[in-house]
Formats: sequence, C-alpha cells, structure tokens
Amino acid sequence: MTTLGYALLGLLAREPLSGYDLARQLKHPVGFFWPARHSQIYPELAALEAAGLVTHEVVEQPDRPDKKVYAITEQGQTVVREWVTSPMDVPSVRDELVLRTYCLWLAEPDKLRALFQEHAARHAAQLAEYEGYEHECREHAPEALHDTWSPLFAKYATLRRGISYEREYLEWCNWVLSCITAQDTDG
Amino acid sequence: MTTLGYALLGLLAREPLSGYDLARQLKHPVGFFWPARHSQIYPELAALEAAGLVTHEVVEQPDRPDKKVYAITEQGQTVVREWVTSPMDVPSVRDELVLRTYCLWLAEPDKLRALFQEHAARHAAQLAEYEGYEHECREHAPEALHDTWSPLFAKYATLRRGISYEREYLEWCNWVLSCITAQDTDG
DNA sequence: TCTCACATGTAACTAGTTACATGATTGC
DNA sequence: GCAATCATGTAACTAGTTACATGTGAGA
Repeated sequence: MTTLGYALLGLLAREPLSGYDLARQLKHPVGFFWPARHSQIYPELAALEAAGLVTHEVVEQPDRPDKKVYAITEQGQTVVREWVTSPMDVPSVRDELVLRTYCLWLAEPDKLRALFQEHAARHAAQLAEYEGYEHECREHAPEALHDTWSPLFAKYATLRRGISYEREYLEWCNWVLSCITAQDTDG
Repeated sequence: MTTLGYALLGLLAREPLSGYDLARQLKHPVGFFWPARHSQIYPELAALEAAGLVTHEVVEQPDRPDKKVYAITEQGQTVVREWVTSPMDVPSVRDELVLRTYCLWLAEPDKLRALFQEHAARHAAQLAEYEGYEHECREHAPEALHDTWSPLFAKYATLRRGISYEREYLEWCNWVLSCITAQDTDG
C-alpha cells in the first residue's frame, strides 16, 4: 500500500466519490498536504479495487459523461483505520526556499528581496484561503468542533495546522526581509 | 540541473568538500530541509563535473582512505548565484501526519493519543537540537548575525526557520492532544 | 577478530510529474 | 466552430529510496 492509497481510502471513508472528484479533493483542500494528479489516482484506484478495498459502480448522468463512483469496502475501512495510528517513520521535509536561504549570501540583494516578497505574498494568500475555510467551518457546523470523533473536526484540525503553518512561514519571510532590507547599502 | 545539484553547488560555494562530507552535511544541518543519500550524491557530482561546474582532486590521507575533494568553478558560482533568486514554482508540501489527521475520526482514541505524543516528542527534540545550533551560532560568531551577506547569517536564517517551524508543529500537536484528551470517554 | 567510521560507487525499484490520448456535453 | 468543464485512461520520464558491492584503517 502506498500513502496515496490510504489517502484515497480516507476520502472514500467519508463518502463515495469518482476518480475525478477524488482528484479535485486532492487539490483542495486535502491537496494542501497530499497533492496528486489524476494520472496517479486512476491506477491507484484500480489497485485498491484489485485488493478488495474499494468497489465501483458506473453512474450514468444525462447531462454529463458517465462516471465510476467508488465506495470503500468493510475491508478497506479496517485497513485505513489501522493505518491512521500505525508506526510512522520520520518524514523528510524538502523546502527549496530554505535551501536557497542557505545560499542567500551569494545573491543580488534586489532580486533576493523580490523573491522573499513573492513568497510572503503567496503564504499570505494561502493563509487567507485557509482562514476562509475555517470561518466556513465555524459558521456551518459549530457543533462538529466539539465532537472530536466527527469527520468535520478532523477537517478542522488540519485547517488549524494549515493556518499556523502559513502564519509562521509568513512571519519568517518578513523577518528575513527586514534583515536584508536593513543592510540595503551593503550588497 | 536538479535541485540537489544546486544544493551541492551551494555547499561547495562555501568550501571544497568530498562526496562523503557533502553527504554528511545533507544529513545535518542542511539535511533538515534537503536530505540526500550518498547513492544520489555521487552520480550528481559526476554530472556537475561533466557540466564544468565543479572539479575534483584526489587527496591522499595517511590514516584514512583517499578521497576526492570537489571545488566549485567560476561557472558553477555563476550558476548557483543565478539559481538562488530564479523563479520558483509553488512547492508541493506532503505531510503524512496531517493526512492522518484528516482521518483521525476513524482511529482508536488511545492509539491516536500515542501517535500525537510521539510526534510531539519528536518535534520537541528537533526543536532542542536547532536551538542548540542557534546558541552555538550566537556564541561563536555574533558579528556574523549582523552581516546579512555572510554565509553564517544564511545558516542562522535557516535555523530561525527550523526553530519556528518545529515550535509551531509542536504547539499544534499539543493542541490536537488537548482536544482528543478532553473527550476521553467518548470514543 | 570484529566493529566502527571513512570513503566511493552501481543496480533495482518506487512514487510522482509531464505529456499523450480520447470523448461527452454545455455555453459563447 | 471553439473553449471550458467533466470524465477516464496510458506512456515516458525524473527524482529519490533501498539494496548491493567493495575497500581502508583504527581501536576494542
């Protein structure tokens, strides 16, 4: 089993979805922490079905092309439930901006400032998007936030992580900017 | 050029190193944001040399096996300097713990608590390590922190990022723990 | 003698990306 | 007629991981 396989099972444990819908969810909002393209999703679904973890039925749509709607099986539910709390190896984080920061002393000051300004803007935008989702969550289902074992709380918890991650990243970008701007005339 | 190639050039822009030394640095401290194994590093060095970005000389050591010490060329310096501020596509972040969090409603409460306790401990340990490096940095070369275009400031800047990242992650783990512990009897 | 750190490589595999490929239906 | 969204697939490539492979020298 690949991690993507578990990701798909996790989504299908909430509701039956087509490959297309799964691809959409793996862009927003799940895609913020586990993105995947359709070219990876379709073969993975076939593998999950071969393993007996999901089934599909073809749903005919009058106004749109037919689709295959996948549903999780009993066995699939067992597998995903076990996975959630199974031992995890230390994840490897790769961040190209931090790598570039390690080499920042080589760069031209003006271009460097532009780079960090761009990233600050990106993270500010992402933060705003997460905060929008969080607001929706609070408005739409405030009771879910108190039921820790509801799917909605799980979504809320990932949003909290996204928000604090982006806020922290943004603050760091601004700190770097303040450092490299203070020494404007040195470069 | 791969990102690893630039990472190696960035390290060699600071000082000449052997493949073995590069591998060590790509575990600690650079490895915290761009890990790589020796099996990837040695072929990459050969590619960089073929492209004229680095050269090597064999250094004989009386007490240890001979080694190839790589040095960056003029051309290599130009390439790495350009790269630092070149346009960057939006990086894709994959975090399996956040993915699992999205599925946390499926899990057994006790096991889930254990999972988050383990991760909280990991991030606390990583935070302590970064803070140790930062302390060293401050003690050893306090003047570097005021010279934004020194290699030491660049290192310090990545450390600041590591520290705030780990602190934020740790806080989030503890927040999740407080949520799932408050509802102890529900599961 | 055995283990550890130093030192350098190759081979096989896996996950993920990019590109290729097809086709329905709606709205401009 | 053309572009956009919905819908599903395959092929080729790239980066990264795991495993295989070899050898030196120091110290216990």
